[in-house]
Amino acid sequence: MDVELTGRAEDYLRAIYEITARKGYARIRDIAREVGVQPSSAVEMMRKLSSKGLVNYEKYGGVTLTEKGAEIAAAISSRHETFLKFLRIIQVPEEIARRDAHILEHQLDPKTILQFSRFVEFITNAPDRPKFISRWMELFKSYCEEEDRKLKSNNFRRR
Amino acid sequence: MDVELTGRAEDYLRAIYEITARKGYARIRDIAREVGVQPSSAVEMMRKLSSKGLVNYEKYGGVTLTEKGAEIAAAISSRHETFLKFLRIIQVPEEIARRDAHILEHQLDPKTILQFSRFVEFITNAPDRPKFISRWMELFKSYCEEEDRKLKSNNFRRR
DNA sequence: CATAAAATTTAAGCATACCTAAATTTATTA
DNA sequence: TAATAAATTTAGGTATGCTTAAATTTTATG
Repeated sequence: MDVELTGRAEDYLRAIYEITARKGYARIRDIAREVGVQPSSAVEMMRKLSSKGLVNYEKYGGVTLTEKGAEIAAAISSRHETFLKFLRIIQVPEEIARRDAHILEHQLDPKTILQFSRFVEFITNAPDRPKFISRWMELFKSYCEEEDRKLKSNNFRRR
Repeated sequence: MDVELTGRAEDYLRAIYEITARKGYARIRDIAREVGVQPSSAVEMMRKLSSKGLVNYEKYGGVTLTEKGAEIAAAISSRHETFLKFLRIIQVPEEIARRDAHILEHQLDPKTILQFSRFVEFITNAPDRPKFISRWMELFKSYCEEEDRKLKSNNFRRR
């Protein structure tokens, strides 16, 4: 019942998932743009995903996810969200966070992913001690700002 | 001056770095075992790394790092340590943490890596407020234990 | 010191995933 | 609707990195 997917296949699945959410179906061109490859590469991958029963693909027709494909893509997408939130919490600049969330979402052990999401959960919904946790965030943030100031003055001195 | 390295090449470099630290040089066999591939694959990679001036490699001879190779490997290794510490902090079981630290250490943006290491630094050396932070760790830990209990009783109910 | 065992290397091949260029199909518009 | 433009697909290649099996070299031992 479980499907083996390479990290790259997951990227394509999530891309299709997101495009589909916006406009109901995905064209080869959209997918290629979203994943950052040439259309011919997207076609190749569609054949693979189709043979695994994850997408509905017919030559020259729009691409949609099968039920199984959508299920998997949703899981990948939620993982992606977790990592994005996490990177924001540790103060990674938005643009970089968006890029790196992609990288984090592959290959990690389910237990590791679980712990990442607990961390996010703990920090954002701080079970009992909301004040305590938000105080923690404040402290961490100013610690980072302090470090950034040090970095900048070092750079200045070096020039 | 900068060298382009695939994630896999980094794995090999760090392996050589660690083996070398233990016994002064690395044999093809050691490297293959550490990286988890067949010896012939290690030979192939040694030729690549050698052509980039990162390792000293002669047929049938032990492998050592060049100065440049050692410099890069040290950076990779320290990144690895950061991620390992981080995974421990978020309560990932040791064995899994060791495996996943490998995965984390590649491809991430330097700024992201910096923020990971600041997080670790902040948690372990808590600049001003040692008590505050260690209290945070305690809270997070018991939050995870609580969640684990919930998981287990759910599993139990399902059987 | 010859030979057997162990280590290493070479050779041939496979899978993934990418690309460019050319061919084909579909869509648009004059 | 015929011609052109745009999108898609196919064909042929490339690079990485892995494998097994056979050949070679080095090391260890009777």
